[in-house]
Amino acid sequence: MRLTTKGRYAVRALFCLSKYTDEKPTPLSVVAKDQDISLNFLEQLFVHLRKNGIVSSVRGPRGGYRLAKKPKDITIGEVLRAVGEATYPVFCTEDDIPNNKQCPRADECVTHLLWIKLGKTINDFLDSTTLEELYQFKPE
Amino acid sequence: MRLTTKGRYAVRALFCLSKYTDEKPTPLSVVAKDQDISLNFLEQLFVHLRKNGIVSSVRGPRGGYRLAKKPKDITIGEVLRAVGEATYPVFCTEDDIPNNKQCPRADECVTHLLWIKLGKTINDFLDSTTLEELYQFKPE
DNA sequence: TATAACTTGACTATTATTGTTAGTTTAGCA
DNA sequence: TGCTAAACTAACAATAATAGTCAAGTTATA
Repeated sequence: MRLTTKGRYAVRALFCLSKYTDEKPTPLSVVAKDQDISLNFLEQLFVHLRKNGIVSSVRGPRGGYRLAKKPKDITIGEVLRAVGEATYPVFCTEDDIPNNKQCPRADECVTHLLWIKLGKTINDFLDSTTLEELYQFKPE
Repeated sequence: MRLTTKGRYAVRALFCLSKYTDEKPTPLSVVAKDQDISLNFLEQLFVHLRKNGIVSSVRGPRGGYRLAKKPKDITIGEVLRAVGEATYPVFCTEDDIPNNKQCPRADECVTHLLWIKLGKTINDFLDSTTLEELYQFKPE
C-alpha cells in the first residue's frame, strides 16, 4: 500500500511552484532542477494537473506553469487523484466503477465495508490537508 | 496506493478461521475453498501469520491452523504487517529503515512529514480495528 | 523567426505482484 | 508399519504496474 512516484512527485512539484508566487509563470525546467525530477516525467504529470484545473500554463518563451488556485484551496487529495493516484486502498471500493465491473463478492464480502471505511479515513485526511499546510510541515 | 492481495487475502482467511472456533484446527484446504483462494498462496501467507503469533499450527492429518488469540485481540494492522503489507504510504516513513538507508531528502523534504502524518492516520485506523469487528461489517 | 516552452504518443527497462511447481517433513490412523 | 493428510520450504515464472525515455511535433513571443 504505497503511493506511486506519480503522486509523490506531483505534490513536491506543486509545492515547488507555490514558492514562486510572483506574476511570472515558472518553467518546468526550474521545477525539475529544484526537485531533481526528470523533465519529461514532470511534463506528463502537468498535463493532468492542468486538465484538472490545478495549474494554468503559458506557452512560448518566458512561459511556464502557475497555480490556478491559492495553495490553501488545493488539497493533497485532488492533486493525487488528478495524476491518477488511487486514494482508495482496494479496487472494489472506488466510486467510479461501472456497474458491470463491480466486485462480484461485494455482497458477501465481509472485508468490503472495512476497506471502504479505511478509504474514507484516508480521503478525509487527504481532502482536509492543503498545499499551504505543507509549509507548516517544513523542517526549519 | 492499493493494498496488495497478500493483505486482502490474509484478512479474509483469518476471518474465515474465526468462524470455526471449535477446538479442532482448520486445514487451509477448507479456507481455500471457502474464500476461493489458491491453497499454495494461503500456505505462504500462513507461514508469516504463524511466525508473528497470530495463528498456531498443528501438523499432520487432522491438523490445520487455529487463531492464537481471540478475534478481539487481533488487529487488522498487525495482520497486514505480518504478511509484509506496507501500512505506511511511502518508503521513507517506515519505522524500520536502517539508518544508513534513510531517505537522503528527509531533512529538506517538505512532504516527509505529510506522509508520516498520513501513515499515522492509516495505522491508527488499522490498529484500532480488530478481526472481531469484521462481523459488524458483515452485510446481512 | 528562432527559441524556449508546452503537447502528444509510443516505447521500454525494471520491479513487484501473484501466483505455480515440486518437493520435504510431520504425525494420526488402519 | 506403512499410508495419507496436512504443514512446511524454496525455487521459479507469467503478468502487470511502475517509472521513466525518446521522438516528433505545436505554439507563442521576445
